Amino acid sequence: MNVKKKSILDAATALFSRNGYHAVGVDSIVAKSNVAKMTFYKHYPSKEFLIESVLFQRDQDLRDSICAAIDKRRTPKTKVKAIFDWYEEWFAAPDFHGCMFIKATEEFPDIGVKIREISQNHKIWMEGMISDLLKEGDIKSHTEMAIHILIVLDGLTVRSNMFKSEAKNAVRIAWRYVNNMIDADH
Amino acid sequence: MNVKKKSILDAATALFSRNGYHAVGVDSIVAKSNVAKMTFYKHYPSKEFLIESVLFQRDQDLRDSICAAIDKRRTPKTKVKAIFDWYEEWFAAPDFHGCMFIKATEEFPDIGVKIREISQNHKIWMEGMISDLLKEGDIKSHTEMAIHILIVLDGLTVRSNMFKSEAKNAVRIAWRYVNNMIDADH
DNA sequence: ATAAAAACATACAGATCAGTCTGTATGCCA
DNA sequence: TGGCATACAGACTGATCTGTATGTTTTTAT
Repeated sequence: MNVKKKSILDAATALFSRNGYHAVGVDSIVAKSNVAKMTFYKHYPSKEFLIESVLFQRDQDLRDSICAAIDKRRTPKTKVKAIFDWYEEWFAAPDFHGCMFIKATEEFPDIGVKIREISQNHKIWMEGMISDLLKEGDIKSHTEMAIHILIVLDGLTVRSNMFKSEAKNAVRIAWRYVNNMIDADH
Repeated sequence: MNVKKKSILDAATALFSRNGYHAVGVDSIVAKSNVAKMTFYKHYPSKEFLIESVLFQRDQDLRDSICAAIDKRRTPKTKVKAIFDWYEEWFAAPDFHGCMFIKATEEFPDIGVKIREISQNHKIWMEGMISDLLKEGDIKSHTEMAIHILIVLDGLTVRSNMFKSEAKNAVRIAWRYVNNMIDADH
């Protein structure tokens, strides 16, 4: 990708992630990315298109990062545990301000909007990926359990954004119950 | 409360709940509540103060509503189940667009802001209320389990906002696992 | 009935919003 | 060296933002 275009995308990702989508103006993105305004509008014809691009890229990055974390473990259950570890590390990052897809869904209520669709697709991918892991671990109701685990992960994300200092403890508690749940299904 | 003031509060609650806080302007609140702009600023000296008032009132209303639902049941576990039922009914409402406190936390990242504080207090109350119910039901680790249940409830809320048509199914799945978790602790 | 209080409509200030336009400078390639 | 694409800075448009000012009408209480 063009170096200027990438610079805009990175600046927008950081600003949107922290402040939300409506609260961030194009001018501040232009300023942060050290780019002329016309250059911005050449690469991204509208703010909405930029938001879609940011979410699309974020989805790609998260898939890569989570898959890399999973691939380091061998058994299905330790792979699921790796996801919780990944989230714990994410929560501890200084630039953590919640999930960009949840934020997008909260800020754009109109159904059928592409911004929501991209967000939904990310969650659907997460759900399928977890379901596959559970299936590999011989969990009978892997589909439903994957839904529940994703609910727990999103609940953890919201809570860690609200009570940042307690994120580590919350992940520990949640994983203990999820671990018991997995064991009880065998 | 003054009838005009209440009208403003109700209109603001509906608009903020659906569209978020930054996306809603004072003019649209004034229009929806059929009030003059000066009347608005007499009762609420700033938009930020209005948001705080909306969240404070919402907290009060939710506590009353959830407590009323709990009081209809007798045993501790059916009381916890009543909370899940309450959420399921909430998700099915046509004006459901997610949790106003989660939305506020996503849109106002600066720590120490009163808007965040009110949101945190609501979640702390929920946690304590659930913990008390579990303690009454002789759950040993009632404090930690309450945290986990609140995580599940917030995860359900986020998911139901994203996939509205699947809310009922998600609540059913989540309650089944929570029910097992409670039984396993005895 | 009359005076005080509240709410009215509307215009305005100053800032910021998304997006456009102009004209200039820089780098690359032939 | 000449031609061209890209990016530059910054002014500008029209709309919208929060909040204020002004003068009139309606409600309320004595």
